[in-house]
Amino acid sequence: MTNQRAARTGADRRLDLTEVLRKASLFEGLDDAHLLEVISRARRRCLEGNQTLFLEGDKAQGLYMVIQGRVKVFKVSPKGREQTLMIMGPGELVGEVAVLSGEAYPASAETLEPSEALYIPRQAFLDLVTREPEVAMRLLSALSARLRSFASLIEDLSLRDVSERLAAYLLSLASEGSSEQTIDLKVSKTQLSAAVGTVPETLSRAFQRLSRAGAVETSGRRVHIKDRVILERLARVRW
Amino acid sequence: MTNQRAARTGADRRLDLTEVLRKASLFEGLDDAHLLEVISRARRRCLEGNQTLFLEGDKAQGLYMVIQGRVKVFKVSPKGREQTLMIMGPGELVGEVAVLSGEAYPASAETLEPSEALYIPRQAFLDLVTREPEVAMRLLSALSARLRSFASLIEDLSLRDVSERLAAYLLSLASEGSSEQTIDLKVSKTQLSAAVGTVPETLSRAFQRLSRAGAVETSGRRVHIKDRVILERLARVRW
DNA sequence: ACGCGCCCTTGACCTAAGTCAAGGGCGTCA
DNA sequence: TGACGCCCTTGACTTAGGTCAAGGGCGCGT
Repeated sequence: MTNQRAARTGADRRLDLTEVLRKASLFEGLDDAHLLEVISRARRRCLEGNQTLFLEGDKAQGLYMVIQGRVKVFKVSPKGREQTLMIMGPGELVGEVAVLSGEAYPASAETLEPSEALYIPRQAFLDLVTREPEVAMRLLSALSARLRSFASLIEDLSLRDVSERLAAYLLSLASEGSSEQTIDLKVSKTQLSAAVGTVPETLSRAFQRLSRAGAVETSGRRVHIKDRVILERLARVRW
Repeated sequence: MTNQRAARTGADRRLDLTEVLRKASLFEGLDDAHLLEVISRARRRCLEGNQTLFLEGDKAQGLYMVIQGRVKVFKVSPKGREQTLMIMGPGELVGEVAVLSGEAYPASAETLEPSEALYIPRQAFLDLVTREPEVAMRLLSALSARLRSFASLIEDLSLRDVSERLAAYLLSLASEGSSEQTIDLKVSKTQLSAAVGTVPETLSRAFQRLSRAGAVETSGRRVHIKDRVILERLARVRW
């Protein structure tokens, strides 16, 4: 696997746009007329892997909705270390915070793999949100969910060690593709290390500890959960 | 200073409620009729210092708007360490994320000093937001601002050391009460340590470093900025 | 005025985790 | 098929910072 640099041909990812948008929770229930207006004012963009959408500090002219692929949003330290804030998939918005508060992007964004996104200019988005209370409400709940996940990342970074964070992260992946014993990380371990707030070396040792404890077995990007109870204990889940 | 436990008499903080609400950015521009309806469905609460508003995991029945005083929102580790997520003052909301997403509170909240708050039941708030697009928009920008500050806390915890965080924190306080050379922490250093994500001992040493570098001088809760340029360098501000 | 308690500070210690360096597996491309 | 490059892992080292323990200042209440 990989495709880190090589863009696939555009052919195999020409999804039906309206279809994707209709399923995006933000637009759920929105009538076709509005949907089409958004589309008409937006622009579809094909992106290769590792392509930058915007950099922290750029003035926000618009935002993106991911159509296909995955986009990470991250901060970089002066020394070059990265902390991933979130990884967004199809139907999710990137950069809307900057658009809503009318300031610069608070973080950088780049694709993790060849992707496709809808670029929505600032004003088109603001018009939509202003005119459609239903969209505004959905946006409110999307932002709430994100605040929730940021809060738990803050908690993790401040109060839990790396193994605990990793265990918790694996459990959250496991509950998405629920009742699966084997989960697919979907990103390189280097990326994963940035997401749990550490470096590859430390992540590697954290995996060792989980393995030795009998909680998981790893092979490449696949992680097999051998004993969920142990894993939960290592994550210090509080019931 | 202090009043950690002792509640002052209610007398000196009977502010005019509508006055405070009208100034709260959330309600700015809202007509009196709506304002009064909110007030009629809400309940004013007097709170002593160190009083719990709600605990992480509690089911969210409503939210609070701070009228007077300060409220901290925080997470606690199993071992008892605390990480403060934010400190809210007059006009700001606490607990609205839980109300909007309809789940439990993602963190705990308690007063830092004797305070007063308006308790707004879940449904009253949802009605208001649904019916008043203007309120919804203001809420969106409030949540955006909060996401921004959470993002920068994540960055701090992951990528910067304690002295850098402290220096940055002091600078942000200094810019609020702008062009002041001397700033008032307004909280105990123990509270401050929880806000910058560390423990009192480490905070104390961080202050030492800033002092020895000639950036600040401290005396109790007052911090005098001796050399802003040095302080900015220690905070690794990127221009 | 005195003493208690809380907060803050300091010192000594220890552990988690970041850094540096090297080696191995594996896929890709020539 | 062979070699280069990237990712991952492992080992040795270093350091930031959390923990434990003790002492001092200061406000508060008696």
